[in-house]
Amino acid sequence: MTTDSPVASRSRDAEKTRQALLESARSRFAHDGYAATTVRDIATDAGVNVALINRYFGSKEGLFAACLNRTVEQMEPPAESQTTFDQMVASLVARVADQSGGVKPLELLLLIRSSGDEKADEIRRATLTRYTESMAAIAGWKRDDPATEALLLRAQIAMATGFGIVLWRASTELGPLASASAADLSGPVGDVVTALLR
Amino acid sequence: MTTDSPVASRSRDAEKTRQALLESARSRFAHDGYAATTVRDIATDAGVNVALINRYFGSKEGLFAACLNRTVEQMEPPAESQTTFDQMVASLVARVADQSGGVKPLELLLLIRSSGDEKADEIRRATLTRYTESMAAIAGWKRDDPATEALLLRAQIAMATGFGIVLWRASTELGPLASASAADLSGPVGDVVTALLR
DNA sequence: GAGTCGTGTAAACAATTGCTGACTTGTGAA
DNA sequence: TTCACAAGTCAGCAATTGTTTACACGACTC
Repeated sequence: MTTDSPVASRSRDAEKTRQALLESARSRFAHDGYAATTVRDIATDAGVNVALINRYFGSKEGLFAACLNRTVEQMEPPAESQTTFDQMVASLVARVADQSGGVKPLELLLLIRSSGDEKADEIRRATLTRYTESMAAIAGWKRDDPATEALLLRAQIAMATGFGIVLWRASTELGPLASASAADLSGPVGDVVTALLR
Repeated sequence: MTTDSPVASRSRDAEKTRQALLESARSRFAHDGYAATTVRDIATDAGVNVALINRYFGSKEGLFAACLNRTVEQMEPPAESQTTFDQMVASLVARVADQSGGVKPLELLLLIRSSGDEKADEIRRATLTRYTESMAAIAGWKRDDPATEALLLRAQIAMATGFGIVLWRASTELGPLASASAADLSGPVGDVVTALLR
């Protein structure tokens, strides 16, 4: 039907179904949590058979790990040396308010809600550490410098604010926060990060 | 054995096992989430038989609702007319940092993480609305007054920060936030709430 | 002490879970 | 066209889930 791509839409395309599964899984895992999500739900969303999850990802945990990896890769923190404070604030707002291009805000929840799998938890911890240390560094934090120690705590609280907002928007429809646009959020969130780190 | 109370510790005390179940359930639900918690886990924690959950609470959902109710009752917001701004900030910090006496911080997560049950979700929404409106009112918010509209959004963000911090502390051991004391938190959180609402 | 009712236990139920094996079907090369 | 292998389907498994039923215990009244 569609003759757009050199490798046009085939009815059987392993890579395409792999991506479809990843997409459905990330959405389900982020929104409902790991335990509440069933592999049959994911397969149905993706429009494919359940057995393919085990074929392509080994297990439900393997699929979750793949989801987490994709999110982690897109969470590259702003480079400490060439990022201004205002850019960092804008970047955080963008991630929370669905204007970041890559990661959807919901996926951030993969980083903060435990799945029970220890290996995945380690990946999450490393990502959170890397990101918050970058934020703190932009604000002046130096590793092992007691004088700037408090900045790391404050960067983590800024991050926690982001998670809290995303969680609020994902699990309640309570306005105005649930329906706030990026423009609505940018002022208040900017105030928070500024109060914490400047 | 113990002869402390007029109604001393009986080996069979319905009210006591009810409370034990409630305690175990609140802890499990808050920490692991609704779906990841099994009734057998709860019963084992409480040291009683699984069947008693259904006898005393009807179902797993009924037990969850009972947990939620106990938390909701203890979430009475600060009275708008006789609470200063600083008292409100201190109250929020206390809830997050386990110095509130009543509700343990973890239990706050019952208010923000959906259980899938629509009736429980409605209770959660009502509680969140009541609490954030009280906070906003202390800061000057008036219902249906467009000039103060933004304060409600900002109160919700302040609340979200609290949830984010609790979630961070519950699902990672990442310091310094995970191991911060109430004294450590009070400064930064105070800054956040002030930046949002003053 | 006998009877009774509230409390607790044990075993099993049906449904759902993640997962597996044997199978069909489509696709592209020979 | 034929054929081989990847891609997808199907039915069923073992384990776990929430729940129920039938039974045993223990304390209290008479």
